[in-house]
Amino acid sequence: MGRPHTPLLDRDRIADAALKLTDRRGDFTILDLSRALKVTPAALYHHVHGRDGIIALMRERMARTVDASGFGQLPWDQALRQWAISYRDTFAAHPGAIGMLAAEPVADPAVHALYEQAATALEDAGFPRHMVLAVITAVESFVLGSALDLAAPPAMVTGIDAATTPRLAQAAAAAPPGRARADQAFGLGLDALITGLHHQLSQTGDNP
Amino acid sequence: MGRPHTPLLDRDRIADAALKLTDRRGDFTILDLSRALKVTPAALYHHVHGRDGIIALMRERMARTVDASGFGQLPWDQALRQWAISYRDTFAAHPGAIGMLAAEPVADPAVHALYEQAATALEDAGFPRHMVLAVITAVESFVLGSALDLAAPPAMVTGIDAATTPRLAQAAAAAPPGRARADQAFGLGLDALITGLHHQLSQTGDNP
DNA sequence: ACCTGAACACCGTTCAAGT
DNA sequence: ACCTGAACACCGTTCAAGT
Repeated sequence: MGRPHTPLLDRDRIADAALKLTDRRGDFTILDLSRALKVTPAALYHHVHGRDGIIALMRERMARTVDASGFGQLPWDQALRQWAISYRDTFAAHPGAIGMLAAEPVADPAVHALYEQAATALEDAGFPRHMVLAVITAVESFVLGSALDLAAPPAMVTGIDAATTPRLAQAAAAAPPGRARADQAFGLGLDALITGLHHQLSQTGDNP
Repeated sequence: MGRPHTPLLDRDRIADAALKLTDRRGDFTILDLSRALKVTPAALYHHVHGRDGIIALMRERMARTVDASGFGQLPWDQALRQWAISYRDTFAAHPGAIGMLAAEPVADPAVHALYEQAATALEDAGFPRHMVLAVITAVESFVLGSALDLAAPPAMVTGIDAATTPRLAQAAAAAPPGRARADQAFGLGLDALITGLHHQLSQTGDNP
């Protein structure tokens, strides 16, 4: 009882346990979390700003695993591609958590630093200044949407009735199975998006 | 007390009120909803499968406002574009509800019918059968991600420190303000995506 | 069939007390 | 500073009773 000689909790342990719980059930409860950490629910509130604070912590933790090292080192399109793939991979590693984490953006200094690098790379590549944010946003939107698709495939691919929707049924039969379906859609979309961005860049006319 | 002569509730009224509440607060409570409908919380359960059932109802209702009439009438790229824009507009009309609704797909016969038309149009346009689902999914993912961007703009655009991230600050200053920022990103991304899909179609070599 | 009133299990959060 | 035990307000859901 009372304060322990060595602290039982810290923010990292809390975020870890919450992520693990959410991976399994798609959600987490303060009570379950406290049980997993062998602690009273009230103990958590000495380290974290409530349940929302824990979710924010999970987001920050995941954001830090995204590889954005390509910006400034690789050509803009390769860097953008690498970032998008790593971004989605991060979500793919925690499918159960996607629904809870994807809906809101991360607020983290490290994320701002990443955007700085990305903005610099895109402007240096010749994208006009007023388009830079839009390019980054478009790619990020596609990544987030693809993460949702990974977590909860659309009605399109489940419960198809071959009698009423034969062409859809054929298309579904021809598509790769399981996880490969989402991977194919992401790869195809990312290719298209970057090809299209290339095209737009070549039309602005002020690239070096 | 007891059963009223004329029913006080129906599924449409419930979905409407829930959508209105969620628009305002980003969420809704069974108690608040029952108050808005001037009914006891328990009354709702005679019409709807709990809170999740109400959310599903909201999704179906919104899905029905999406205009997919272009498939089979317009060229595939124009139809796809019209669908994507209408899809996003539907979310844009209920910004507060996006976070709650976008995370999971709609399960509705009408949605299957739409996919049937889209799959038919894309295959007829020359897309190989195994790619059809991926094309639709890629566009849908982009729309869903763009809806999230509409509801909760990324850290990129809020709380930028010009001292530590000057290029990002410049890019943000050059971007359109408010809602126009999200619109620009969506438009740019949709253009790029469709340009890229055109490119991929021309490379498959079996288009008519 | 459709509503009310009362009850239930569960949830996140607060706070005094203890070391 | 960091944890426990107890308490609190709130939530979704169930169900017998009433017409």
